[in-house]
Amino acid sequence: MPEGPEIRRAADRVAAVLEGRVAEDVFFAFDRLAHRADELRGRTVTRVETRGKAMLTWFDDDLAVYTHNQLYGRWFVRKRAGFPKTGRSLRFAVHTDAGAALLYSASEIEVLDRAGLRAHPFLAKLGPDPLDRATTARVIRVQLERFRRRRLGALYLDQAFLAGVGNYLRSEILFEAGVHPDRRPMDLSPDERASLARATNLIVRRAYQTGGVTTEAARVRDLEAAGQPRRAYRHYVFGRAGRACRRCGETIEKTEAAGRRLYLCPSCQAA
DNA sequence: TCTTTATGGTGAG
DNA sequence: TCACCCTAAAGAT
Repeated sequence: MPEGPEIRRAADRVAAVLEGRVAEDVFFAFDRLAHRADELRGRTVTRVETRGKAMLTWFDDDLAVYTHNQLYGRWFVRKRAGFPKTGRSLRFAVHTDAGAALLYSASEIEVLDRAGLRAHPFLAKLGPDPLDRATTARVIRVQLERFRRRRLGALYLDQAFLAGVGNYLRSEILFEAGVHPDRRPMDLSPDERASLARATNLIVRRAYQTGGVTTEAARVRDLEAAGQPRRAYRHYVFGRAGRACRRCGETIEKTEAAGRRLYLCPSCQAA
């Protein structure tokens, strides 16, 4: 289940078996892409790139396979021949002498050249990705200014604002910054906006490093060492309705914003 | 076996 | 905001 950090980690694993190697075999499950497999076979995979929740697997730097996992897509990476034991349906596969990258269940798969990439409606609208080094806190403050009238709860799901942030990161970022989802950038003080921008980078980058854990890193190490299950420390508020806030002890609430569930601490994130 | 939910996204109104 | 699409797994019956 993928937001930007999970996709980037999957891309790292895919890159380990594909990047810099010849695609000995390419497979697409969809008839409309069958002829493309022949076109890509024998090419070298030059790069595995992510843009928010989208992944681009580049062949000879001029053709890219665009994949979006939506809610269900899942990458399996194998160092040797063989397929994973799963009831899922294989949709896209690339084999090299280093192994195989296999994408299951995803339905959004396209082969694009550079012009097609520029014209792609989803990619074209993406805002900066907090996983990019270039996306500094200042860049995020500029985005907050650009979307100053939008409520934060809805804004943080909009990929035109920031690419790669999804539903669990939204709750975690707003909690980390101590802001209520009904507020708007224009309502925040300069300090609050700066804090929100920093929290955004912190939470997204931490989720990438930890594989989806958003709580404070030092605490995570302690809990892991103590043999705690991951769910016991994974998030501050997401999925924790009715439980105690890790910062103040108040009861975490579940609400809805932009049609999706959102969790918050009513004390740490005052309206 | 049916229904609901899900870390996602689109298009109509 | 809503209906809808995509697919898999969990929950209800």
